[in-house]
Amino acid sequence: MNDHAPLLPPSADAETRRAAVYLVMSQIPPGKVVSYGELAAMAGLGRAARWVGRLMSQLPDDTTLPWHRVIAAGGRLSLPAGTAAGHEQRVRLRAEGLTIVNDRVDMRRHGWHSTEHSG
DNA sequence: AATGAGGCAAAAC
DNA sequence: CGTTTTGCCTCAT
Repeated sequence: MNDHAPLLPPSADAETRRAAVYLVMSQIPPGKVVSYGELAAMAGLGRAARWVGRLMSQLPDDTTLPWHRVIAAGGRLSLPAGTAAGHEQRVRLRAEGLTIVNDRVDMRRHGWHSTEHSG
């Protein structure tokens, strides 16, 4: 149907958009994950999926945002386990009860937009 | 059906 | 304008 139009106008200050991303990110419930594209669209950034990823990279180490709940589309973990962030992401996600298999998680089960119609 | 790998395009700083 | 991005999608096995 209609695409998720940008909630924020392009005139919004960069800081405002950033806040939108942080806000949506903080809204991600535990045990669930969202893709960069979804997060970007939710924040009103449109298709700035990649930009969202970079934004996380800029996040401070003491950030309280659940950046580890943000993964690639389809529930794929883009962060390699060889990296500190990648390793921590897996550790945190597993701590939430997620089942990571082959760097992938069941988006239909842990995805924020879970199609969990059976419970 | 699921997994692995590569190529392509958009948005923002 | 040039650089950068933790991507998304499609194809092949």
